[in-house]
Amino acid sequence: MIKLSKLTDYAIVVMSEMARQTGTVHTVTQMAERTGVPAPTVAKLMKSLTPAGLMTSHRGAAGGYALARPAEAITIADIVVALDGPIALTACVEGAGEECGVENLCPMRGGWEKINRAIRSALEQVTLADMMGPVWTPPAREPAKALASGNA
Amino acid sequence: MIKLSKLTDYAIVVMSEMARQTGTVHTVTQMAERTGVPAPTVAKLMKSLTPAGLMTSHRGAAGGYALARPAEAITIADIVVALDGPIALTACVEGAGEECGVENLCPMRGGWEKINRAIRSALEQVTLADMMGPVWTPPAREPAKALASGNA
DNA sequence: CTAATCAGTACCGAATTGGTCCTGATTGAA
DNA sequence: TTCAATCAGGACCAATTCGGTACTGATTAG
Repeated sequence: MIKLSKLTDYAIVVMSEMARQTGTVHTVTQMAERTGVPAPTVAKLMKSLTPAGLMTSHRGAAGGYALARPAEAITIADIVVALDGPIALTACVEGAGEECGVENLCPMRGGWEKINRAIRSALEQVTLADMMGPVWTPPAREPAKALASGNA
Repeated sequence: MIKLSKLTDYAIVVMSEMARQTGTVHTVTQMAERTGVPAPTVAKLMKSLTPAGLMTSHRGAAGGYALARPAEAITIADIVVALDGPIALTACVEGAGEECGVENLCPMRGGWEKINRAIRSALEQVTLADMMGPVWTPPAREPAKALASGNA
């Protein structure tokens, strides 16, 4: 299976949980408790998502994180780019030109571009809001994995 | 970057090279020489692609492998499924139900299904023929990587 | 001034992946 | 019939990547 990294999966879970909760500022500890994702891992995610413009942060005693935009305005593509880098199945992609010195000559470029464009388009059409659903309680064991994949 | 495994990348390279060559039967050694992919690795690929119906094989002194269908009739989706398993970004996918016991309740299912379908569709619309191009000579160093990604 | 929380960086163990090796089976040619 | 060439199956290993953690510094409200 071609797959997203677990960390990206976690980010979507955490961010959709933030979108669902009332209140706007959430600490790493709160997010960890609600989603079952380990706190150090949530902290790590926030350190990538914040500079990418998807989260805003506030230091200090009343500090925490908030979604930078409403859930409807954050696409899965945004999240994937922030954590996994450019959306593509191979290094043959715009913006990754430094890895490909003969892009004009590569016989496969056309095929891969078609695929990469379709994937990007699909990820851009789904937002965090689409990933939210009824309130859901994470299982007690292997929670992060279970939650990320929707497992029982 | 969400990416295909290197082995899947190699398989596409090797198979498109086979499609380009005259003659229909190619040994592992020949394919390794033409593409720069190590022979044991090519052999490994063939052991997955053949049972999947993408290659036919013939043992014995005049043995080797051949594409099971013309290049136009082999999609990138076929190859990815044979090597990487079902096409999906997460375990939330039809056919992987054993990993998800609450698929009817999973709040994210709808979003992921849309994405997974789009990726499958994109991969099904590109064939091995689309990945072939002018005759191209692989570089001498790090050949498999260079070739697979079209790097100089 | 203190406690709570984010920010940056480095490190480590586990898992996965790429790659190899060995042996057995098959087949055509000598 | 024998032999060389090649595929088939399975196991194993090293390297790399990823998930996860830990520590220290900076910031902020009370």
